[in-house]
Amino acid sequence: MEMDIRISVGNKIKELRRERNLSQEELALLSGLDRTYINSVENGRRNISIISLEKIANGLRVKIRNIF
Amino acid sequence: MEMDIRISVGNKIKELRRERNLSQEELALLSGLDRTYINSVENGRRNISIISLEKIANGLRVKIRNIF
DNA sequence: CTGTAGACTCATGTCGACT
DNA sequence: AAGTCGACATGAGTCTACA
Repeated sequence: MEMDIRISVGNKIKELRRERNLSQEELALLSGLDRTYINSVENGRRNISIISLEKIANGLRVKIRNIF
Repeated sequence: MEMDIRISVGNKIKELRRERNLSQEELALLSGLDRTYINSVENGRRNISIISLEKIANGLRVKIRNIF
């Protein structure tokens, strides 16, 4: 059975953010996105675009590949 | 200098599609997206979402990781 | 078969406010 | 610090049509 990609991506972002001891607000600042949006992405409620995903990957200092 | 991710993703999709000898229309059918949309993605004009990217990856029979 | 255009609907991403 | 809400502007994704 298939895992919703919004959920798996959100979980991965949350995991990487916590490993780096960042708050959602700090990650928002680092990635140039809104804090409430980061929250909804982490919780699998948003279908993020590749440009926003790249911003988050940059904020987390990982390559996009590592979010999938 | 940074390559626009819309362009690098579009180029990669086009490359994988051609390796599989698929037309844009065939890929559209396999992935459940509109042909004209596939065209604009391949040409770097659209900021595709992860759900649509997953559909294209499925149509190409690759993992999303391999499109980045 | 590919590329583009225009018109359309609905979701992304922003922001202020509250728990 | 994290989660959610409602309003908003912009853009994703569809569809018909034509070169």
